[in-house]
Amino acid sequence: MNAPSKCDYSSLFLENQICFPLYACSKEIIKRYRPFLEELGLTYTQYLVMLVLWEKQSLSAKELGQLLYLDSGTLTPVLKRLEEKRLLSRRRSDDDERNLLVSLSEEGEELKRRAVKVPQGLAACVKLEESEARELYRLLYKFLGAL
Amino acid sequence: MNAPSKCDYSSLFLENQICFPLYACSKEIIKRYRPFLEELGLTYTQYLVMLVLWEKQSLSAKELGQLLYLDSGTLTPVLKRLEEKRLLSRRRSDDDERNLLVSLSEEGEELKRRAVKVPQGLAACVKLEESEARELYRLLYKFLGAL
DNA sequence: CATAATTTAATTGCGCGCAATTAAATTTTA
DNA sequence: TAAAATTTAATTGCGCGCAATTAAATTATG
Repeated sequence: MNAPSKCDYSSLFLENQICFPLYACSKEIIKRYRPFLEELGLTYTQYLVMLVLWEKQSLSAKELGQLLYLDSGTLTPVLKRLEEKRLLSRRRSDDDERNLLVSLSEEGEELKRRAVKVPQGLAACVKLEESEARELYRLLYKFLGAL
Repeated sequence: MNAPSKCDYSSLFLENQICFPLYACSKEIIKRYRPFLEELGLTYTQYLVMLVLWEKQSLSAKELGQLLYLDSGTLTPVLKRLEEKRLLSRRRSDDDERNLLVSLSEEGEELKRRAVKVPQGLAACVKLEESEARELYRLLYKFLGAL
């Protein structure tokens, strides 16, 4: 008869934590973006902000934060840096002075043309079948919705 | 006849970047860990280091970095903080003074018992079917290997 | 064997990422 | 409408995360 071990610690194996491959994948793929983003003079987070602005031209800091899962503690300095680079403008809303309105600038719009090379370059790095990439994508968004 | 638009920017939609749900999921799940890890007095990264030590008891900083995808710039201060908390010890290898040997301490081993509550608590947060979680897990590790 | 190349951690500098707090504007409530 | 509650950004403080550099130990090479 086998005496049962005092306690089962298998749940503590690194390999059994779903969080870890998420964390590692996220960091590794961001690392792959870096060389392409450097050509644009952007960090990854700055790039995310620009992606939103290229789609929407203008929105409030609050909306931007909700879309990107970022709070003002992160966004405020990021937006200031992008404003220094002349890629966007920040001004208070007329209707409600609490709201900060973030708007794409001319130079920001121009950067969009150069930015199309970023997803192109990444596609070449990522060796995952189209069907699998799609499934991964679906599961990640489902997971995100479930959190 | 439709004149083609000057340029196709659809690859720049936030929703078309596989990186974004990875980045967002990773951050959101780490946020779910926080309350459980606070009870142990650990950050998420410190928890990852402890997970490895609970499995291996002792290994070099280099091996630890390879397992967790972290470089010395990140690890050195993390290991120093964990040593301050008495959860591990750091000493140079006798064979090769370049190597830093990181070893689980008594107190570190004791923390393991309390830590089993972390994955338990998380499991309750994560509403994803077992089969889907497994598939997500598989794809993430495949992705990680392909990078 | 001496020197060059490599390996390994530590250090430095900068940009997040986020909890907690603060401050200002607006909305709700009494 | 005056005071309380809420909403929104900004600020503060700390811990990563990583590129680049430095320093020390070891290994390879001439």
